[in-house]
This record gives sequence, structure tokens and C-alpha cells, in this order.
Amino acid sequence: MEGNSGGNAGGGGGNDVELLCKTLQVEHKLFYFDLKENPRGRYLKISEKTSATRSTIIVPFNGISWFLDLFNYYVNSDEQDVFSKELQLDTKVFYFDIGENRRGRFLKVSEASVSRNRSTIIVPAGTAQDEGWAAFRNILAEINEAANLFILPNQQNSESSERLVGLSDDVGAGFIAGHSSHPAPASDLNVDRSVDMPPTDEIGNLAVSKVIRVDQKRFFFDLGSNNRGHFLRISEVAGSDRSSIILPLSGLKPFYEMVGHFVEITKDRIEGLTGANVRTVDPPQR
DNA sequence: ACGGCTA
Repeated sequence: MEGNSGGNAGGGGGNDVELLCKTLQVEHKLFYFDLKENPRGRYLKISEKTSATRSTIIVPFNGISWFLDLFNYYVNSDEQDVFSKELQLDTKVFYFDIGENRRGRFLKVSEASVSRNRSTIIVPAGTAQDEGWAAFRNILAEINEAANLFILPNQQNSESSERLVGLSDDVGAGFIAGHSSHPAPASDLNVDRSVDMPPTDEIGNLAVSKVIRVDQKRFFFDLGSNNRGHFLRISEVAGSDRSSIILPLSGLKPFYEMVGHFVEITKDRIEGLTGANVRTVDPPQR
């Protein structure tokens, strides 16, 4: 059903001119790549279509080469040392996450923007040597090539890379300081390096969320509050199972010190492991 | 013939 954005209400893009269209089939999914243009500029629309589902992300024009780089990264890296990535482009953030289930491995690409709901596409790795991702990467490469032809010479300067910061590698923000030669003192065991703690009276409103991935599990850290006060909820999510502990903020420091204690006494065994991976996620909506 | 994803 392509025509569901008929009125172009709120910038649906229905009237935008198509510069380039490509399709890719991976397993039973169909991916549509549409390079489009409107008065505000160019963008790449990537849609994932299943028999029952369609999901779309919109990549700003200057993000196409970043997408290409990231897919190259996931295609070329060994399975055991790929990590989640975040890509900030303009007002959007794209999250790249590896997942695996009985169907196989997949790459989840999720677009978060302030206004729109989060949208996600999931690209199967494919059966042999990530060929699903590789095919996806090849399409991106073709589009990136073609897109460069659309750039006029005088536009290249304004599109150049100094504005395009935002590729962040989240590796190594786990409990263990990566390869530092000295043992991590307790003050370095800081899970929350990138988010400033808000004043206590704002915590309830300013839901701060983090997630770490350890093997197949994910642990979500969410600040919240109820009539009993403020708390940190730590949720373990593995597959469809989820369980949580609710830690009153008064217990946070003892909890932290206790974890630090176990980090200390086990560090001989866990030094060098880099399983944990921290990133910021959108505040949950509630 | 899938169907994943704290939307």
C-alpha cells in the first residue's frame, strides 16, 4: 500500500521527486531504497516490507556515506567484536544493534527523532557470510556513488565533513576499564559517564535511560519515581523474558560499592573481557 | 515461509 500518505500532511513526502530507486530482497524481506528530493533537500528513504509489515526510516542525504561505512563495519568485523553504534545526523539518532534469535543474526537499525515515533528496520545477516548485510551495503554503495553525481561542485563544500560529527563508538564503557594497564580504581567504575545526574527534584521527570548488553542479555537502567520516592529500575531482558529489580536511590551507593567489591575480587578473571556495551537510549514514554 | 525489535 504505497499510497497511504496521499495528502502529504505534515511532510509525508508523497510528492517528493524520486531520483533513484532500488530494491533488494533478503530472505523473504524486501527492502526499498528511494533517493528523493524535495524543496528542503535530499534524503534516502529505506523501507522494509514483509507480507504483513512495512517499516521505513529516513536517512538525511549527508548520512548515506555514514550508513555505508557502518554496514561495511558490520560486514567486515568478526562476530565477536562488533558493537552497537550510534549515528547522530541533524536532529535524528540512528541506533545500530546486532541481535540474534532462532531465525539467525540480524542488524536492527532504529531511527529516533524528537517528533516522530521511533521506526526500525531489521536486516537479516543472511545465511552465508553476512551476505544479506553485504548486499545491503552494496546497494548503499551504489546509491552513494550515484548520489555524488547529483552533487554539484559548489555543493560539496557545504556538505563536507566538519558538520558530520556524531559517529560514536560505545565500546568499552562497561564496568571494566578496557585495556588500561593499571587496575581501575573505584572512581573509574562509572557507568554513567555521558549523562549528568539531574538534581534530585528533577529525576522523576527526566527519565534517564541506559542499556548495557552482556552476551545475549540486555540490562536497562531507568530512573523513575513513585509515591515512595525515587528509584533506579534495572531490568534484565533476554528474548521475551524480562525481570526487574527496583532499587531506591538510597541504596544506589551501597549497591555500587558492592558491585565494585565484586569487580575487585574477580578482576583477574574478567580482565580483558569486553562483553558490556553502554549506550544512551531514548527516555521511555510513560 | 519466516520474523526479529522495550516504538
